[in-house]
Formats: sequence, structure tokens, C-alpha cells
Amino acid sequence: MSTYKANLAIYNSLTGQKEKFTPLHDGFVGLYVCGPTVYSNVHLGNCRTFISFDVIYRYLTYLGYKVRYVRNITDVGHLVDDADQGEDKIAKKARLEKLEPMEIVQSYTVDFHKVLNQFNNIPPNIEPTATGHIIEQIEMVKAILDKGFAYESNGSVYFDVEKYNESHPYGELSGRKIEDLLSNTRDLDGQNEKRAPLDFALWKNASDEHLMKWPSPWGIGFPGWHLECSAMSTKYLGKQFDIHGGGMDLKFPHHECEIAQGTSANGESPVRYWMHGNMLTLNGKKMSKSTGNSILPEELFSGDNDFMEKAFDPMVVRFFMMQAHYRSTLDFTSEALLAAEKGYNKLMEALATLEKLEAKESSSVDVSSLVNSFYEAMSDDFNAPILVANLFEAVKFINSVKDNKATISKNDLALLQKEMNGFVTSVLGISAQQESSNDKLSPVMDLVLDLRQEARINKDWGTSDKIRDGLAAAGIVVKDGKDGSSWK
RNA sequence: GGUCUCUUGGCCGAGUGGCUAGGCAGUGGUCUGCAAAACCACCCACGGCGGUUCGAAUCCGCCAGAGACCUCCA
Repeated sequence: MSTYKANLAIYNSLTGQKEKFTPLHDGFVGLYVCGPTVYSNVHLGNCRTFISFDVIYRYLTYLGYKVRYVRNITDVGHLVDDADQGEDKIAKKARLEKLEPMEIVQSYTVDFHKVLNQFNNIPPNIEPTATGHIIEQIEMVKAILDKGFAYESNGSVYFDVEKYNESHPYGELSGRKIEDLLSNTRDLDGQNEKRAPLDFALWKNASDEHLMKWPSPWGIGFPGWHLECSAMSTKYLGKQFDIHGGGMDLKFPHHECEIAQGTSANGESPVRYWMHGNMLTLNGKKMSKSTGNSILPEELFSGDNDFMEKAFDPMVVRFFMMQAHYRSTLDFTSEALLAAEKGYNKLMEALATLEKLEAKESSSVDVSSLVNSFYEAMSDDFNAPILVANLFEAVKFINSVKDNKATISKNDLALLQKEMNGFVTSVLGISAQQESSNDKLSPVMDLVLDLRQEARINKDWGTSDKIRDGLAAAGIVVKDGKDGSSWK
């Protein structure tokens, strides 16, 4: 399917247009995605971004690219709100909970991995941490200082935005003009150390009570808020690489600063294709930890939350997300999840049916163009919802074949089985729900259904229904089909 | 306040100038002892007002509503 590899189009946030994707090195893709700050549990909105990029990573791989996927863990470096004087966010939490900073980081990193694993995300190839790359960050600060785009002030180092803007367009990614930004600045910590309000910290001096700090040429301190991604992406993917992704809310200032840092340190714009996933909304508003408008994956899987009627399987949630484009906001409601659950079940049923289909002489439907439609959807800026729609076209066809209303040839059947499974399982990353199957239960159920079948043959509906109702009470659903009964 | 985005049928969501996705719900049907499930068919919407065009959900303008960013945030 090399034509689809050749025709892959990606919406580039930098240019605001869909562009034909051409990797820097033929056959290889460098992909960097901004990871989480591990000072709390990841909420569902965070997960959406990582799931979106998981699908992007999966499709690139499916097309045959060798992808190096790097996603960082931010375990230091972000400022907290105005309540504390520029104290490190993770250090603050540590004091509150009387724990070591790295203890916090460890526990939330483990949680993060667990949750993404439940969503069936593939781990990145490299998952670097900010604290593990202090040296690289210091080196980068030095490089920016050497190039004259930063200055030292009171043990801190700041990026000189106005200086940079003289030769490079600061604000090109977010569509901002430096004049507009200047007229809208707030009073923040460290303002007096800066020459200009727009300047941002590359290295920040640390006070005595600060817990996470390292020695540097400028004194004891910690790295600036945007530096880690620049340092680590450069280290593992090069001065310039193919795709950088992250949530929409990171566009400004975070990614804007990355462009400025990378460009001034390395002499070239770091990223060729910028990709931004959109937000997940709950009750029509952005899901956000700080406003309380958020839901944890665990709460969704267990049903223990105030927003949803029932519990939802991670795979159902993932499928639900696949029905919306990654660049659109997606509203999370109980009703929508319920709908997705049924659609998911229908798709999985069809996948099972596909394995049992019998081939005939010829196909009554153009299977290869059906399969091509899968590739076309995903090659058009990873349009998963179109893919899902096309997959349901295939579902309709599969069921028709099952009902002998359509036919499929041997070759087409093999093709459809390969690609249908490929797109559902490998690309979308959707698998069957983890059945709580019990080796001992299975023969017992066979026996029970056998007894019930006997009762049915004898038209003993009382017994038959008693068994069915009893099993239902135990959470087991019995379905009577043509070829006997099944349960789950 | 500044910058930007969005507004699609009962619900969720694709779609950028004519051929008008898909899922769920609903209606009808097949199947079935009944039920559930499953399957099939049907259901043709684009915030309001103007404009451009032979033709607009799709382009332009105005109005209304919603949201995002501007501050840590996926």
C-alpha cells in the first residue's frame, strides 16, 4: 500500500494547512509528543491526546515507516500558580504530602503507565525524564547564551524574545504578534529579573527551601519550563525532526518557546510538522484538573463517578474517541458513551463473523476498493472517524455474506480479514474486551445450557426461562441463536 | 480586553461548492416458544439574516450563541 504511504497528508499547525507528508529520512519518522506532568493522576482529557498520537504512531508504523516515538515525562520544572513564589510544582506537592519529590513522581508515573496500558496504548520507544536530562538542558542553555539569544540575571537565565524576534518570527505557530502579547502581560514571578515581560526562563535560580535543584554555571537552580522538550527531542531525534505533537493547549507558549529555543540553539527550526490534538470536553467545557471538570479513567472504568450512568470498558472509551477527529473537540456524555458501546459491540461481532465466513467463486462487492477506503481515510490527516464509517460499510457487507445475501471470493476474504483486523486492531488499537473467562466456568455453562436446551426441546418454558433469568441475575446473558445458545 | 476556533438531524459526530458519511436512538421487517441479541430496510439535517454563484452545510459579510488560548495544563 505504498501509494497511501506516498499520499499521507498531515495538517501542519505551523502552516494551518494539510500538507503531503515527506519524512526527513526516507522510510523513517521521528515523532515527539509532549508527555504528562506527573504530579497527579492523568485524567481522561490527558489520555485523549496520548490515544490520538498512539493511533498516529500506529498508522505510520502500519504504513511501513520505522518510527522512533519519544514521549517525555515531566518530573520537574513547571511553576505553580500565584500562591507560591515560583516554587516547583512537584516540590510543592511533596511538601503537602510529606513525601520525597521523586516518590510523587514515581507513583504517578506508574499510574500513568497503567492507565495508558488499559487503553491499549503502545509505549513510546524512548520515554525520557526531565530530571534525567539536566546536563543536556544546561548545555542547551549554554548554546542559546552563546548565540546571544539569552541573558543571565541574578542566577537565572532568560530567553530574549525581542532579540529573537528581530531575526525570527516569534509567534508563528500560535498566530500571535509580539506587540499583541506585550499589551497583554501579567505580573508574574521573576518579572523583575527579566528585561522584558515576554522573556521566559531557561534556567531558574532556586531558593534554599526548594527541593529539586541542581548545580549549574549560573548557580543552584532548576531548568525552565519549556527547555526539557527541546533538549530531549534534540538528543533523541536530532536538531530537526519530522513530527511534534501535543495538546492544543500547549501551542502557546510551550511549543512557541520550543521553536525559539531550538532555532536559536541549533540554527534551524526544530520541527517540520506540528500536530495538535484537541480537547476533551465534559459538560461542554474543557476537561481540566484545576477547575474540577474532569474525570479519571479509573472512575470511568469502575462506574464510580457523578457523570456517567454506568461503567465503561477502556476499549469502548477508546472506540468512542475514534469516532471523532483528533483535531475536533469531543464532548463526553453518558448518552454518547452508551451509543459507542453498542457500536463497538457490533464491530467486534462482525470481526468474529468475518473469521467464519465462507468464500464463494466471486465477490458481489468491490472488496479492494473497500479496503482502499480504509487507507484513504487514515492517509487524510489520520481521519479515524471516516475510517470507522468505512469499517461499518464492511460490517454491513460481512453480515450480508453471512446471511447469504452477498458473496466474497477466497482472495477477497483473505484480504478483508487481513486489513479489517489490521485497521481495527493494529491501527485503531481496539481489541476485544478482556473477558473475565474462567476455565472452570466454561464447562459448567455448557452443561447448564445443555440442560436448558433439553427443557426447550420439551417445551418446558418454565424451566428454560428460570435458567435464563437466574443466569441473568448472575450477570450472564444467554442468547438463543439458530445454532444453539451462547452466553457471555 | 486581545487573538483564534466552532455552531450539522432526537443524541454523538464526518464532510469545504452540485453525487448530500457513520454510530446510537426511533419506525417497519426477518429470526424466535417468548425475550434478548443479531441482521435487513427506512428516516435526508446543516444557528439567524443578507450576498456571491446556474447551484452553498460548504465561499463572503453582518448578527446571535458556544468554546479555546493569552497563566501551569494533553
